[in-house]
Amino acid sequence: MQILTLLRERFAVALAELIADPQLRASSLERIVPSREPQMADYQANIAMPLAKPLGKPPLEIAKEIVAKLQLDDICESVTVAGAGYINLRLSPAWMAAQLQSAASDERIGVGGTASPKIYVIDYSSPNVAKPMHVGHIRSTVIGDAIANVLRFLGHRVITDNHLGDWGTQFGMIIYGYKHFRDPAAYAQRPVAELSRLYRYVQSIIAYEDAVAAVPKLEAQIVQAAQRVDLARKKQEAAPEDKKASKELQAAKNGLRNSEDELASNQAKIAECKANPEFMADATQHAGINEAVLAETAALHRGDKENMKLWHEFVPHCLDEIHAVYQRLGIQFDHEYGESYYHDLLSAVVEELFAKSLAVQSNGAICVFLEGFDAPMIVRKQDGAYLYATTDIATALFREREFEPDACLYVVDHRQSEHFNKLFAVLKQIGLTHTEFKHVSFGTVLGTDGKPFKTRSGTTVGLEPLLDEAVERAWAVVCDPNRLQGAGIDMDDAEKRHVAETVGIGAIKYADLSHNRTSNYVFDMDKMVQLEGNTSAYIQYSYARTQSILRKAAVQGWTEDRWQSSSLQLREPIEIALGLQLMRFEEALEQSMQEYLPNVITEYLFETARMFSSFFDQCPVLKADSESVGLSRLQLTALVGRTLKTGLKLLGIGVVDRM
RNA sequence: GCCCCAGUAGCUCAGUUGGAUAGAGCGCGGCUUUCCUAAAGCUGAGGUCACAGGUUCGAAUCCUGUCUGGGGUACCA
Repeated sequence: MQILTLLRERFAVALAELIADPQLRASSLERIVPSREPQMADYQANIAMPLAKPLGKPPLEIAKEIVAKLQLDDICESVTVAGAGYINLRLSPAWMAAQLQSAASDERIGVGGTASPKIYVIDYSSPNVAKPMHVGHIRSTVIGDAIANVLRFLGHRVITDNHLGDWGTQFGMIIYGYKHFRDPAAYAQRPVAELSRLYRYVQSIIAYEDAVAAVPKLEAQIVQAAQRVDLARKKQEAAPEDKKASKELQAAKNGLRNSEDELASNQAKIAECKANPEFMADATQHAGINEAVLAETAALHRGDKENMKLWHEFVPHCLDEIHAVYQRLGIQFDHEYGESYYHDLLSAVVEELFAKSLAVQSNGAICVFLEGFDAPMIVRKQDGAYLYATTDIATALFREREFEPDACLYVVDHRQSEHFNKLFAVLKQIGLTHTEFKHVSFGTVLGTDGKPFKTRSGTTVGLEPLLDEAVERAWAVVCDPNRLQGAGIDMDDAEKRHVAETVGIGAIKYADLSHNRTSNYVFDMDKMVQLEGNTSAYIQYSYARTQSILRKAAVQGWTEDRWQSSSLQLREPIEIALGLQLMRFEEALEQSMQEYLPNVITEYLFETARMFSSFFDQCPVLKADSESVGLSRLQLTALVGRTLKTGLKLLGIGVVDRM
């Protein structure tokens, strides 16, 4: 149900006689919006005020003229002019009831879908397969999945592709680790655990070497910074009133402190390593490990027999592990062309860029220089190796041939926005101008300390233990025996497990989706498994209550066929408000996809659940004053349930019939 | 240095692309269970929308400048 579309059609007829300029008419129609002031209106048209100048009349007069020409008798209960010239529309409850009734008998609860279906390719999740998945992967995965679901539901063709990092430097680390540090028994028993141990171990040696190498540089930096502070202080003392001098002094002090902090943390890291003689023995023996790792990676990319064999051995293990996580999250992809899939295409891509004179040689690397960017996009390194950027170009070209998309969405961390800006500029130059490329960026996942989660800092939370913890906490709250008894619910263990899993996983997904994706997001386990407030549990709980009413209704003889064939009526204010909210489901979905913001949907669902709770309190269903009122409310209840369930499902979150 | 993003209630965040008196959740105070799940509902306190100018019928939203924080910035992904 697209109320806005309908209203705009009616307004278009009225405005046609008043406004000659078609552009002005179009912009006026866009000023018809859902009202922010529910006491005043359901929808409002803020048309008259900006027309005052072009039409040379006072806004109130214009508003009245528009209202006089409007034909809205069937839809609206009242159309009034207020304030500076707002046209306020109040929908007619009878009309709303009729619309809801037809939504109730519709499989898609009245969501008609888009008039202009498009083909979307959505690139999301995209973890590095050899590293254990961690909390940082959840945003891309969950947001991308939600966007894919919603676009599909709205009638678009959606192709999802998990662009796995299965070809990068991390494989050099694992191969090197496997050759020198492996524990055959552990590998035989749990290959992925052993591989990730090797990955972390090699990385820790690299980190140690980096720290050692950084010390002299930092010491030099500190000397310089101290000089800068002295200089700035003298300047500031000479001119205490000079704001710039004070600022410079402050900046110099900060610089010095940063360098000192960094040196201290490096030294702490080194000391920690030195306290471990076994580690030091390996570190000494494998000095220069970074170069050795790069050599292993390069050998793999050259097709070295041994390394290829290992790669083919490792990858399936890694994929099994990742797929287990996806299965638990309920997420599937149409395709999983990893980076390795494009490897053989890369040299041709670079040659083509070169042939078209788009790419040039610079400092031994092959680069595409772009207007508006300081640094070029490097597509081949000095040493001849290809990069992320090269693969991305090859991937875009492949998708273009394979799927002919109207739009490609990349659901990736905002820190890569410059990379994507460059990529899209290159793609445009290559000639992919008819496809819309969009970086659906999202804020960094931060720890409670406000710093980004890092794969290199051994403290990273693995994704699986995280899910386990959420489920465990959900169990403790939802399956508390006292609570269940109070609610009159008798559950066996299997059902409890299912409920805890649904609520726990839902909590993690919802916490992520309910934030505006563009802002940074503090991952706080304590908060997200709070099962009250704006959380998935609150909505799931509301759904369970709708189902509970429907179950009890059937027991007292109000079966589905009876309330389905009864007439739906909106009488009480809360019923009308709830009815309007239900009619706006499609509006919320459409709006959410305007800028691909899933939090628009979480807000809608939360608001719907809240309204249902009010309705639940104020309007008895099973004990309504009359049977016709009861049956009508039962229809409304069922529609609430279906809307909540559908909405959550689009977000990748499940429901249970009782909890 | 340059570029990008953010700054809204004690805390965590929304704010429908410029609309009317800026909203939720948590926390804090009060009220409501003979009634369909009280994980609920109702209600109160709490704000210089970082700061200063500007644009216009109208600004948290757009422009300019300043402050604060985060990110990026030639061979990582």
